[in-house]
Amino acid sequence: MNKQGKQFTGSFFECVYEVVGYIPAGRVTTYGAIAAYIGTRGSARMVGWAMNASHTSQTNVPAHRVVNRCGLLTGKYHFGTPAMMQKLLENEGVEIFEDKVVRFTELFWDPIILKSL
DNA sequence: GGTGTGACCAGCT
DNA sequence: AAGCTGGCCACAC
Repeated sequence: MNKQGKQFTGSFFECVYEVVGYIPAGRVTTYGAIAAYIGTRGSARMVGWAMNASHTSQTNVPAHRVVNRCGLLTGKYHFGTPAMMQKLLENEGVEIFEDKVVRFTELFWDPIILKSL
């Protein structure tokens, strides 16, 4: 849900893109968190798929801030170069070790807080 | 218009 | 305890 209570049913991807866009620099989130925020907890796979679509989509989405539940950069191979995702995160101050987000629990940013606003 | 797929998650064996 | 399978729903062919 966004301002004006726009329905996401029209474009599920667009919803994901916007949520991902709200992720502060230096923070990361998970597919499940985004899916849960949207309301489709069990559809976490589609969130990742939306990321894949975002790659080809004209919309610029910081997909590098989205990692899996374990904090692993699962989709790094979809950035063209595996090091790209890590590089982007490190550029934002997110330390990566062994393709994993260091202090993931601390850097984890849950979009659910948007509902609290 | 049906089937397949997809960067996941959680539950069951 | 760890591995695997199922499920979930939207988009492309």
